[in-house]
Amino acid sequence: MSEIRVLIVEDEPLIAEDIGEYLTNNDYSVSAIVHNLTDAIEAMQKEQPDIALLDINLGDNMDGLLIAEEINKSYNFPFLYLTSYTNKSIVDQAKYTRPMGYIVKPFDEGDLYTSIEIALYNHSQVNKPRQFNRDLINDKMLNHLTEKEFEVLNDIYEGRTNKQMSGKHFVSINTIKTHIQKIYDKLDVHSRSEAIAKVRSLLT
Amino acid sequence: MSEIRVLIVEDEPLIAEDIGEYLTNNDYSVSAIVHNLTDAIEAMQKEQPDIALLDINLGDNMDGLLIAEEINKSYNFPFLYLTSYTNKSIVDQAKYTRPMGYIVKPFDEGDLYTSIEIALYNHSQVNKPRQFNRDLINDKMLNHLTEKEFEVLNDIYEGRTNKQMSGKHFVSINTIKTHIQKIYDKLDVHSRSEAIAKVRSLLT
DNA sequence: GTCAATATCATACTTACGGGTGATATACAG
DNA sequence: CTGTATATCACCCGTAAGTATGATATTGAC
Repeated sequence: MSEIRVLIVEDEPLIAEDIGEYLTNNDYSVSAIVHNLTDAIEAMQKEQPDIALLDINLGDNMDGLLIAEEINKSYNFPFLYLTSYTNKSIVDQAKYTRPMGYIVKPFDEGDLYTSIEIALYNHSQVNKPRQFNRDLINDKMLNHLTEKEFEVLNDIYEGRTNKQMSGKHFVSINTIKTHIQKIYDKLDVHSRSEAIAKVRSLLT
Repeated sequence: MSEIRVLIVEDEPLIAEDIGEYLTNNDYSVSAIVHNLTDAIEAMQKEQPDIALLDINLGDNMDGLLIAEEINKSYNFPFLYLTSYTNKSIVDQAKYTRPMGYIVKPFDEGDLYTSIEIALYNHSQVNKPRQFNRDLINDKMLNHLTEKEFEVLNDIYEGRTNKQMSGKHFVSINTIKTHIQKIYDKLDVHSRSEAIAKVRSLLT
């Protein structure tokens, strides 16, 4: 029961129903099935889905792209295009809306399942804040940071003062200063903000 | 002539050739066609491709996943899986390697084209360093930063000292201090490192 | 058992930063 | 023309941060 809520935007009711049925058979939950732009906007607002499947072509125009823009502007969930267009100009327009996938009709359940799973996982990873990982930083340096030094560096990164750190780690403020000195030595910097900039460059 | 260099890893030579032919017919360039793990590692090292197409199943084992791990560890280009597996456990394993797509066999040229284009574009966007944009920051604040204030904030973010800024902007160090005071007011912080942390949170 | 690495703390000094207050000049909007 | 926003600068003060040097205790490797 993953209960992933999927919004289906597809102007062909039959296809939409088909997709919906497949989804519910596979532990997904259908947030809504809508057939046009305005209903899609409303559905997103009312109940934010975890992912959307967008037909690019709704009626006569390519409203799917507009829905995508709206998602990018105001929401933060991934979406996939479902369409039969594969020509260069449409794909080009579509890719600039940054879909997590583009499923070409006709597609089968396997296509749908894999695309949804990967889209959800990648989205969760991309939106995960870049973590402040010790190994990641140490790998790029000659003189490795010790565990304590790393903690202090992290506190600096978070904007804490020496006094705050001293309280947090139950050690003297002098000890904090000593740690900071060694950190500066190893990073070859001379101030907090320089250290932070350095860390940022190492994490890139 | 986009000259995107594609690495093809596929143990069926006929399919591999097929894919290669399609790619060259569509303005892609084939970096290499290899049929197993070791050749893939070598090919990546020798000539880093812009994107890779990986068959998960190479010979008897799922070496495609190992190649993906290698890409994630040592390289920085996107990859797509090409496979006929759609069962839950394989897809699950696969998604944790963070492919930019998963193309289920049999697939056609359209699937390939759209997936590659979207993978490349999304990859370029994800790896684009988050830029320090004034509007982006101002949009999230009540008291907007002026142009000068923004420049100073950026310098702080880059780790510069007041003296350095004073020299860079040809103004007195006192002026810099005044700007910093107003910045701190508007951001509701009391130190450089706090300001940087705040900016980071606003940019998220 | 000794050496190296780490973590802890201290003292003392210098400099950079943060905060308060006030002043002047310019530009632009109403 | 008058107020508001912006940019510029000055002076002063206190504190936080950075630098230097040295000391002690613990741990784990050789």
